[in-house]
Amino acid sequence: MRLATFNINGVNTRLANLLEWLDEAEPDIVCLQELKATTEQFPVKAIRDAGYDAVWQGEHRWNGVAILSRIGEPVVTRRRLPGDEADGQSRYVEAAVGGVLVASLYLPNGNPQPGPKFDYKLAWFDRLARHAKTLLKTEAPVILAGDYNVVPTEADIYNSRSWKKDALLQPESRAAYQRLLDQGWTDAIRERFPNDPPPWTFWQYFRQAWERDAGLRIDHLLLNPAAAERLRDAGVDREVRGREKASDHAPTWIELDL
DNA sequence: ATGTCGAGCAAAGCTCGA
Repeated sequence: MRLATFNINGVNTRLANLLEWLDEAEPDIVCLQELKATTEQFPVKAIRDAGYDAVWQGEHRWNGVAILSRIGEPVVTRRRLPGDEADGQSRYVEAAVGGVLVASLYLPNGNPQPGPKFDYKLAWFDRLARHAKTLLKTEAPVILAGDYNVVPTEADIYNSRSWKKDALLQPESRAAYQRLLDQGWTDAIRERFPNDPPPWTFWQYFRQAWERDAGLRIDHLLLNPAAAERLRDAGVDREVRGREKASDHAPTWIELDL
């Protein structure tokens, strides 16, 4: 089974890019983030025509997450992250499909920091950790996939000099991510590239970041032990980032032997 | 400190978020 996460940065704006990649990569399950579409605006017909069932949680203007599957309809288990009833942002959807439990998550960016947005990021991280703990020991494979908006270590960025004040690199953000790993989750890309520099997953639009390969690794797939023992391969479809009207992220994927 | 991109609002450029 191949499962990918892809911050599409506008599912309607980049629908052609998404369909092209689905056609050539043929992932079985896809977690999308930053739909930037309401629930009604989600292009369900085009995605069905491409051979995928989908569940999604939209929002006006920002955020929005989805799970696509070509191996059976995803059965939604959650449409929001527990822990804050007042949080109306669409950043989490979770479903059972093809014998695995998968979450598509879009962790808050947190800039500018310090400030209320950074506080929200850290609070969201806490909620995620609490929920993740309840999922870790699930007998079936569990995959928490998405845009975590965290550069885990100095090895996960081309050069951190101009990013020192960014929320993605703050010690608090990194510690929160590490706490998740310490529960027993496996970072699939890091597992696949233990010694070499890992592939980047995001290149900002500014300052010719793509042309300079000035990338960051912020899209992650975390595996519970049942999923980790079935991990066969992992990677990034980086060429997708170089295309016309591309998202600023590239699809990041794993292959599981189920 | 800067930079790019796209959408909403409302009628063109500003604002926001990333």
